[in-house]
Amino acid sequence: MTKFSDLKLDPKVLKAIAEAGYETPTPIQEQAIPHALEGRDVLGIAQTGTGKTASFTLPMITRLGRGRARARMPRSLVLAPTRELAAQVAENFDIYAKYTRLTKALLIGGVAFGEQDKLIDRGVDVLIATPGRLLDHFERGKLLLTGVEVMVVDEADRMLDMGFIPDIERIFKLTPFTRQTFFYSATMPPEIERLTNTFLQGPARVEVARQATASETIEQALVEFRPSRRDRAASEKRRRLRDLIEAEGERLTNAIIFCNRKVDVDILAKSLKKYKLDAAPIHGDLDQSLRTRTLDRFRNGELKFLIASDVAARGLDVPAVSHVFNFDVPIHPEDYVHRIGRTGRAGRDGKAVTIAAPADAKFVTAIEDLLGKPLPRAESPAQTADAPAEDTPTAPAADTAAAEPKRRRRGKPAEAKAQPAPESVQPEPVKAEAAPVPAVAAPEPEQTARPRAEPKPRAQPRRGEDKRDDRRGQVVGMGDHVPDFLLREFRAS
DNA sequence: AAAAAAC
Repeated sequence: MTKFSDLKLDPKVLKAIAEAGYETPTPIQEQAIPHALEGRDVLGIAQTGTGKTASFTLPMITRLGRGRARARMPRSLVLAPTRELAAQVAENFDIYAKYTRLTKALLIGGVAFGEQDKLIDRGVDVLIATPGRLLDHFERGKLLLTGVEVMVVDEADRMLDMGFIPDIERIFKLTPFTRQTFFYSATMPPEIERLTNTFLQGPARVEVARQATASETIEQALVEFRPSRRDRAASEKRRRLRDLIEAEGERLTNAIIFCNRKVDVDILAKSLKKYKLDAAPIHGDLDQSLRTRTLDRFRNGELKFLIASDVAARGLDVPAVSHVFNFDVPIHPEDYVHRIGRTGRAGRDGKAVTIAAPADAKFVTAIEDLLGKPLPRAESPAQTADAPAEDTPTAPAADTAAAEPKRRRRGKPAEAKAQPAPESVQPEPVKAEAAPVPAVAAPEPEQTARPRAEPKPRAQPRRGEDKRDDRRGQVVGMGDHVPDFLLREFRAS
């Protein structure tokens, strides 16, 4: 079995790897690093959690080891789709570049320019950025990309989803064609294929075996939710969630609760707080410093419930999450896999509970098609219908507000505080903990022709055409293990 | 049925 020490990495990098406690590279690291060290372009088809980040960070540091940065001319560039992912790459870089003298700057939005400018002026070896902020710096004339020797595009298909491809293309054109390029995508839709054909030169194609199902260590359950009345749906659903949380008891140490919409993230977070649950929201409309602080608190165990949009669905390294709840069924089945992949990591047990209303049926079907097996239905605790006592007609306006957030002005999620107090009064006898009913259908053979969920001819290739689980069963090398440095606070520096 | 990202 290959060890890191067998790879021709810089001894300083090897030392940092050893110190971090790693010995064995993951498959993508093992395959990509030798090509990378030979100077070849690398096209990596891999998901987060496969050890992807180190597969480019380690050779990049090795390659940059000699030589030094000049003012405003970074020697390498890493592009990531979200601020949090960029920050994570920066953390990775710090740990593996520990014994080198390489410098870096994290260029993400939502943060003041001053500090970023200072670093660029001084000269950095590695720039880690989200596309928008990088171009912003460039347009302000603060940055020259003609010195870029290594460029990395991470999560390209997600960039596509987010409309970043024109930016990426532009950035490519600003860098010298002699650069070495590392390009990662979980899937290869045509637009991404075109990009790689244009900007990569004879790349080594490195593909990590895709995983069909969600990690075996994740217990999944589907809770069917049927509101007693349409105008009560929202508050009843929140109540159902609280019941489910309660039913988990001690087993639940912390959880990420996903909603499909930002407004609903805010509303749910407020509601849970009102019920004395330790909850805080995270989504893209919140101030970046708050996002960072909230995530840090959650990672440090100071926050029990993270209420999140899909900004937190992918790539985020959060150690030891015992539970994931889908307050809303994700519209795209691959998001389901990403969301529940936040739990059951590094071989730990995890549970993922999804609340599905009747109208969610088609999304549930799509998820089951993608997984290739049905989601176990959970026996729900305290039936909402049995408890007509809640929502007294005294507070009709309040609940309607919460139920129809879309009609409201956004940004001011104040509706939530209008949430009915009555709910809190009666702690329903929550009995019968969720007992997952075994799936009816026989488990399908994993790798046989999988019925693809998506209606094939899509106007635009979007999302993962073949998004699979990003958590594999067994973990090798830097796979899923979350090193300590990820627990530290990060900031743009 | 959404989210994300630049000011």
